[in-house]
Amino acid sequence: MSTHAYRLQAKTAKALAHPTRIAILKMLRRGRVCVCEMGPELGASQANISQHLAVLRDSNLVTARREGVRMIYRVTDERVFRVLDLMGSIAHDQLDAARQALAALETVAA
Amino acid sequence: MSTHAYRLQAKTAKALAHPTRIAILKMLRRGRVCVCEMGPELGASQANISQHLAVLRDSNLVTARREGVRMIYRVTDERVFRVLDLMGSIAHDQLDAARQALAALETVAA
DNA sequence: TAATTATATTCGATTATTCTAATATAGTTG
DNA sequence: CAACTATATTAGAATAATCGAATATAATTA
Repeated sequence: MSTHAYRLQAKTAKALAHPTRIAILKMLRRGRVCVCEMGPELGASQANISQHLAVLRDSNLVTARREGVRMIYRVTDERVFRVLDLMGSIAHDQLDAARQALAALETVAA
Repeated sequence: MSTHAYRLQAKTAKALAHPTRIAILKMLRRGRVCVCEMGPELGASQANISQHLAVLRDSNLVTARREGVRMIYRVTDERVFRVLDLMGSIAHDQLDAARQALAALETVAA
């Protein structure tokens, strides 16, 4: 209905619209994760990871808590994982369909 | 897992990351929809709607079929609606929580 | 085939994202 | 408090997304 609701939904989608942020969320499936664990696994610079975390925070998809020197992140709402799973299977099936279409064409061409 | 899979997921998310495209998808819940119906409802220019439809096509979220002069669009995979619903309720609950937090603060301040 | 209708594409300006490098902050330890 | 560790923020350049205006294409009708 309201344009306003769409803007909010779009903001959520935008927060999910980067491979690094998806990788971060995937790490957060395990539960609470320290930023210090992310660097090695994500293969991005410290600053860059921090920036992506800021985007996720700004969209309220994650929250941070300080523990001593460390920052611990977790997702705000576990349903974000369902969103990711759905997007993953949609994308997967798209690839599958494309591959089959290609194979069919190749068979005809041969 | 693979960076590649994340890119594909991110592309899907990016396609959802605009209020007009969300509004288009919402129209497509009804089933097949002609572009000619979209203009009035979306309040965007013809060219702009066409551009947004191109983004949705490019991400394989919708497919188009010509019927005479008209173009009829439909979603490729109905699961996209579940993604939208989830994002909608996540966003909704975020608002709700924020409102309650504000109300609590105002009570204390009064 | 010319005119008309419906939609798509291209161009260029504007704005938003993303990244790297440098710097700042906050807690901890000697 | 000085040095250190972990993280965040800022600045600026590069890239990408968005939009309006103009133009192109494809089907239809006169």
